[in-house]
Amino acid sequence: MTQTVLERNRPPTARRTTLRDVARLSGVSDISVSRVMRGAPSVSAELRDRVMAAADALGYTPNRLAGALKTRSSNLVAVVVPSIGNGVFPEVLDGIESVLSGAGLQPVLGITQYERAQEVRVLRDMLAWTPMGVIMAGTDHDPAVGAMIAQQQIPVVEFMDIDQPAMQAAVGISHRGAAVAVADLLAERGYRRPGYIGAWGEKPDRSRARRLAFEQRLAALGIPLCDKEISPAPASVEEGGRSTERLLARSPQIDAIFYANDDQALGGLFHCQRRGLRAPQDIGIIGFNGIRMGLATPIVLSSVETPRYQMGVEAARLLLSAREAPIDGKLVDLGFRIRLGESV
Amino acid sequence: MTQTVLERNRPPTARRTTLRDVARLSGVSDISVSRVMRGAPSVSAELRDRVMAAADALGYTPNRLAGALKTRSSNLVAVVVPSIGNGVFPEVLDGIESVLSGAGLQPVLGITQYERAQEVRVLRDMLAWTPMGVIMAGTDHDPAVGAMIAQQQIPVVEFMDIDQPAMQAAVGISHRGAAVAVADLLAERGYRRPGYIGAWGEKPDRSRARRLAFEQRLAALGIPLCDKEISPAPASVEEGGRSTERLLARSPQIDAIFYANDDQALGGLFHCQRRGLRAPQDIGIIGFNGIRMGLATPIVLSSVETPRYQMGVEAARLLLSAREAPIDGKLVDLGFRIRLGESV
DNA sequence: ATGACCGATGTCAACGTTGTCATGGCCAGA
DNA sequence: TCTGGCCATGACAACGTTGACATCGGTCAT
Repeated sequence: MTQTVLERNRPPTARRTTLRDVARLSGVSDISVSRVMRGAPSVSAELRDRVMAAADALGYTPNRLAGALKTRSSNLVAVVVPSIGNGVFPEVLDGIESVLSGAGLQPVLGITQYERAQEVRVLRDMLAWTPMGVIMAGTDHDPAVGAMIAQQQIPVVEFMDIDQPAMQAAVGISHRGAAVAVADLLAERGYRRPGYIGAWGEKPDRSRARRLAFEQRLAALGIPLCDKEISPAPASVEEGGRSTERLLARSPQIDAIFYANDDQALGGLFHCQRRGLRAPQDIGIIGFNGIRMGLATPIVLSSVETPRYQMGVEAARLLLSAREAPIDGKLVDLGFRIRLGESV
Repeated sequence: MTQTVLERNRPPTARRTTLRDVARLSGVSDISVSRVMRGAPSVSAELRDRVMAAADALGYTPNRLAGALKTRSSNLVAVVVPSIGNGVFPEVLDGIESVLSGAGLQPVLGITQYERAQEVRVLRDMLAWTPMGVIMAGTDHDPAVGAMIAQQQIPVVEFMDIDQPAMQAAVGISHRGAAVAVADLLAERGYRRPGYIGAWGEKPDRSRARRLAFEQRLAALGIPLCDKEISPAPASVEEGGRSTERLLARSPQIDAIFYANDDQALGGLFHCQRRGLRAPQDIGIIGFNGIRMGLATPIVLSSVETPRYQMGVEAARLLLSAREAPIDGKLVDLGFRIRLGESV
């Protein structure tokens, strides 16, 4: 599909120094060099030193392409996320990376832009490198995704959401649970005309699931959702302000808003401040994710704190554990925490 | 006893379907399958269809390990950044990724935590995969970095800073130029007792260079820097607030602060608001990077807007262009823009 | 008609490494 | 002294793919 037609970067002129060069220089066999470089057992100290000296002299770097091809295993891990420019994923990635690099694994990055087709394409390209595993966001994928991964018989860990069934294992929180908690909180605080604001056209299925759970709980509590505003644009502070303006223009009676994320919520909070609407008295504002920025604002943003870094850490750990025992069916609920803040 | 200590991911039991399997099923030679899969020319439509059918039937995915080994070239690009959890790099990465994926290239991610030793380690691991090129942040590296890259004879693009000489090519802005512009602005606005706040222990050399240029320009303008506060911690809104508190406690006469980044600047702005200090009257606040959040705050944050996404895009493009012509000596100045905002 | 040429397809070896098995020396226990 | 076993090292082939070159019809300008 995304075949690169005859990519030739440069004429393969200069041959890189190989294991054989090191072997010749140090007067040992290829395999001995291989053993030394890998730190394999059964190598005498004398031979090791000799080989190391030669390797250093030549500036030798093993070619993992060849090694991985022969052993049929690599230290590559495919990491697939919807976006990276803003939002939660950089923090998750940070957690993933810290664990992987500690274990000598290399993350290869794929970005889907919340497009299922793109996800399939990206994953196909990555699987061609025979990664030892896959870590991907969300649990809602094209059927082809599962098929491709099954073909390779490698472990997959999905992160974000644990409400939906996972291919093998998942790490995250219950988005539905969080929505219920927020609905309860708003009701308890006396809000009776709640609204909702989302973004990205609700492409991440979990955000839709979360909103639906929110609506359902509100209905059950007898205070149905007044109105909602789902922007097709990516989530951002500015968009949050604009969405809030639109929502309140349409339904001025709204007395509280649950946002799909904190960027939008802060945009909403700032928008209200500019309009002279006081939170929490005139309007309650609660976001999702619990970004640190919200703790420092003059009015501390109420939000659902999600363990993003930790999610990355646990996802990577779970993947690593698959080397010892199968992970099928494992579900790690990291839990969320409602940050009461001052805006609700 | 006969167990090797070598960590093995999984017993290489199941052989993945290879090009040969496809060849057998479709009754053609290996090389023909190879040609079809790569979209190489000189293949009849009839043969192509037959092969594709077989490939689909078997769920065949080419093994790039083998391909790259044979051709001595890969579509991997090593991307090395200091951090990813917060700050500017996710946005740069986003730009890089968008261009690379459009060109069929795969980014492999390495994170250095602002540690030179870590940078060397990370890069070594990545080079073992024979990437077609390297994109890395900053121009200040361990000598080993240059040596390793020279060994492989692959292109490198450094991004962020164009004040320092690059290994081959660089994309970014002049941090010193930005510092001078800020000093001039503060002077022009009548601030006479400026302070400075930084983070990360000034590990990124460019931030130190920027501060030094700032101090130098101020001195030349006859309004020397009053005081500075460099936190060893990573930059964050909270840390920005704390640093501001410390700085002002120590030097209450300060009437303007230049921050090393917007997260800290926003923290400072919020801190001052809580303390009843009005910006820009009581204190001028100006950040660096121009994050969007600063545009939405009740008091629009003054800042130096840096083209982060664009920087990633241009860095990746420059790397791609190296396939056609050498990039040595190329320097792309993307320029900055002072956002006047309301806090200065 | 004819040789040059081109397109379609195939054969073979090699990319750089490592798994497997073989070899020879050495030592402990019988 | 002999034997079995372990250790250090080596020879060889194979991982899955593709570049180089060969082959075989057929086309075309002469």
